[in-house]
Parts: sequence; C-alpha cells; structure tokens
Amino acid sequence: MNAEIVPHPTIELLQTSSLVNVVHGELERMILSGQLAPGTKLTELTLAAKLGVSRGPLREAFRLLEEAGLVKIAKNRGVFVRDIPVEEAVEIFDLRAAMDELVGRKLAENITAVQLKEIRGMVDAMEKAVKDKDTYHYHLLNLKFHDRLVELAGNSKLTDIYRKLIKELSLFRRLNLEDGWLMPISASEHRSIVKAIATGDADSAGKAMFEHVMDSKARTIAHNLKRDVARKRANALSASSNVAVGTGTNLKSRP
Amino acid sequence: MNAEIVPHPTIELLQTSSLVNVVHGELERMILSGQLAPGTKLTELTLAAKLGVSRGPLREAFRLLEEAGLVKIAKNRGVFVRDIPVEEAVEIFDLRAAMDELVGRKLAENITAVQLKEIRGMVDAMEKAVKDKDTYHYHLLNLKFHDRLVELAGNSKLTDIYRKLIKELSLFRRLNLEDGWLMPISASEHRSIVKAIATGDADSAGKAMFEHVMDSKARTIAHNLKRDVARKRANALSASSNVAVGTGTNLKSRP
DNA sequence: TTTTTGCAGATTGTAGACAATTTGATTGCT
DNA sequence: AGCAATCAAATTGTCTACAATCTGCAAAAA
Repeated sequence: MNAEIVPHPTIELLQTSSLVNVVHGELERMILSGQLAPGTKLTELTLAAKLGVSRGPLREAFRLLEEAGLVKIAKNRGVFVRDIPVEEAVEIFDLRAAMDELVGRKLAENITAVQLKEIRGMVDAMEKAVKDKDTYHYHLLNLKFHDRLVELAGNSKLTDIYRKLIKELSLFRRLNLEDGWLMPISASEHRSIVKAIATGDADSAGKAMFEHVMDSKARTIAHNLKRDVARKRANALSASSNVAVGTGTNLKSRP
Repeated sequence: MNAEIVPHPTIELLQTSSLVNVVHGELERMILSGQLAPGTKLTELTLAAKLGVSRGPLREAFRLLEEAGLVKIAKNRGVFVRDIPVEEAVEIFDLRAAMDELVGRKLAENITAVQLKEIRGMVDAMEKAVKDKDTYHYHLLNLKFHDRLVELAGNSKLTDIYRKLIKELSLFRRLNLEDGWLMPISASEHRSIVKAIATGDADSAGKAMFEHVMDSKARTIAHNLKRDVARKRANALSASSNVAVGTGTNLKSRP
C-alpha cells in the first residue's frame, strides 16, 4: 500500500487554486491591508488588467467577497469596498463577545498543559510589547492571541465565522493600528483570562472573555467618537482656509 | 422637497436583482427544500439550460452559495450540494447555543409588551400543534419562533449569521421533518424561555435559551445515531436480496 | 441663472466561443 | 482474466464580444 500521498507544493497549488481563488485572496489582502480603502470603487476592467486576468474570474471573486461582507455590489453601478458603520461594529463586538464566551468555556474544560504554556507565552510577549510601548507589535500579538484561543476551542465553524467577523471589523474605519491607547489594561485582562482558563472554571473563564471583549468594544467606540469630534473640528478649520483634506480615499462616487 | 421616493415594485425589482440574484435565490430554495439533495452534482450547462441563463451568472451564484456553505466547488470537477457531517452539525449547535444565549439576554433586557405578546402567541400555536400531533406545522412554527426571537434581539449581524447557520444545518442529512419525536418537551422549553424573558432576568433568559439549544442538539444527534443504525441494518438486508435501495440522490460521482 | 433634456463615453450584465482538464471506456499487452 | 496505456466525450476554466445601463456634460429652454 502507498504511503500518504503529499503532492509537491506547486502541484498542490495548481490543483486547488484557480484564478478565482488567487484573485480572491489578493483582493482580500489588498482590502484588509488598507491598500484598497473603504469606499473605493473596484472597476472591473481596470482591476482585471492590473491583476492580469479577465473579468470572469474577477466577478466570481467579487461574489465571494460580497458574501463575506468585504465589498458591496451595487447593480449596474459597480463594486465598492465596504465601509463598516459604527452601529455594525457594535453589533460585531456584541456577537464576538458571545462567541468568545463560548471559547473561554471550552478552553477551561479542555485545554492541555502544553497549550496553556503556549498562550502564557503570548501574554508574556504582549506584556513585553507594553513595556516597550510597541503599539504595532502589540496589535499583531493581540490579534494572534485571540485567533489562537478560538482555534484551540476546537470548533472549526466557530473559528471560520470568528475570523470573518475580525476581517469585517478591520474595515471599521478608524480601528486600524490606533488602538494602543490603553494597552496596559488590555494586557492585564489577557493575563486574567489565562488565569481563569487555567483554573478550569468554565463560568469564570467564559465571563472573563465576554467582559474583555465588551471592554474592548467600549474602549474602541469611545476612542472613535473622540476622533470623530477631532476630525470634524479639523475639517471645519481647513474648510475655512480653503484647503482640501483627504479622507484616505480618492473617489468620485460612493454606493 | 420631494416626498419619500418609493419606486413601483417591478421597477425596484429590476433595479436590485440581476440574474445572479435570481439564480442564487432559486438554487438556495431548491437546495433547502431538498429538491437538490446533498451530494447532488450541479452541472453548469444542464442547470444553465434549465434556468434559462448562461453559465456566467450561474457560476457567480455558485460562488455565493459556496461562501454560504451550501455547496462545495471542486476545481475542474464541479459543484456539489454540500453534505453536512454530524461533527459539523454539533459544532453549529454549540455555536447557535452561544448566539441564542445572547439573544435571550438581549430580549430579557429590551423586549416590549407587544413583542412579548407576539411570541407568547407563537408558543400557544406550537402547543396547539403538539395537541394536534401536527409535526410538520410544529416544525415550521419552531423555525419561525427562533428566527423571530433572533430578529427581536436587534442585532442584524447576529440575525444574518444565525440564519446562515440554520440554512446549513438544514442540510444536515436526516434532520428534515423527522424532528417531531419529542415535541412536548421542546414545546414546554419554549414556554420556559418566554417566562424567563418576561421576568427581565438576563442571566436566566440566556441560560434558558442556551440549554434549550443544547437539549435540541442532544435530541437531534441521538435520534440521528438511531436512524443510522436502522438504515445500516436495512441496507444490509436489501443488499442480500439484491435490490438497489436509492439514497435520495442519483449520482455517479461525489466530491 | 437655473433647470431640463439629450447625447457620448464609460462601465456593467450577459452570452457564447475556445482551451484545458477530467472521466470512463476501449484496446492491446501480459 | 487482469492490468495498463490511450483516446474520445463531457465538463469546467477562461477569455472575448455584444447588449443594456449608468454617468456626466453640454446645449437648450424656462
């Protein structure tokens, strides 16, 4: 009998990925990295030329992105990178809280010593980032920490949906990278979460996760409102001096 | 100033729905109704001809269904209606439980007297169906009851994802229509849920919802295992008498 | 000046054609 | 008979062309 068949990486790639997959991945990357900002219109012919494919595969990729909530397709008008309004961000946070509560419960019941050590290491790294005031690194570690927790919960459906929500949330306009304003609090909450999980008490672990996300929501929204006010003032000032202030996108039309 | 613009229904329809939307809706309907059973291969040319469209819009609709988890696209091999394995059904139930707990909490905090009356009416109707032993009607009312609760929770993101999960779950092979085996228990649980919501106690309402879904999961899975055993016996018998037994699909290949 | 109408260009929606891959059967060999 | 190689039919992947629709501007009317 044959040993397990593991095709050459390139072969595997060709067998599994079509142009649609590649284009989908590339567009997602561009959107999540901010290279394609919310509100941007994705013109088929232009993008197709840029990516070196025809409109067919591109349109199919658009449909995938649409169902994932990353773009909005307006009939006869075009495809636009979605802009997540505050209300939706709040909804996502609430939903995430419920999901993370489940994560906490599951982990408290099932986590292994090795896994516990792993996430403790991540918390250590985050505390180091706090000490170094390395906001960017903390941001990445934070994402990774939560992603890993969900993964360890062992529910692949949960993991899929959780990741989708995180992607959508990253489109929430002003979230990116500016969430270093209260790193220490967030970091200490992470420490508490791991402690609660380690005790094996599902209720308290679930509660710790839930509260952490809700706190995160409160911080993010509050921070946002403040920035909105600040921006409005700035815009009002610059308007009076007749200087155009870019908003990060350069578009004519919006959905 | 103009009054609110409300286009003629037909106009509205033409403006919003393209062939892709229509095909997507139609395929979803056919899949959820069981007309296209799990495992069925969806051949592009055949389906396109049957629906009276070309392959382009059809393929785009496929991508939407793929992202929604209703079909699986195998490169160069075709599109297949997905077959949800037990493990995934379990995962969905667990996830649903967490979401429904959130629903219960929100409702306990925010529900109005009018809404409370509405869902009480639904519970009444379900109890009547139990008395009449009308399994089918109970099934529909049950779906509607939970869908309405989620809707009333007022989190549209939650509602969207919840509905997607329900659709996927309905592909779980043997769930359909056969879940009348323990109607009375399910019905009394519904009564308890409404009572808990009415008291305004978020914790107990959430818990009631959570437990109800988990019970439902246990019942469904147990019922399933029993049916699996029965089927295997039947198949073994008929095989010995050389009679082919259809499985509800008529296919050559499977993904 | 302000508003409306008509047109040209650009863009999307749909269909059909061609290329690449898979599948299953037939043929030839051991 | 059993097995491998080969080939043809079917099906999917991709591209191109045409039709339908929208957008913005310019000209005409109020």
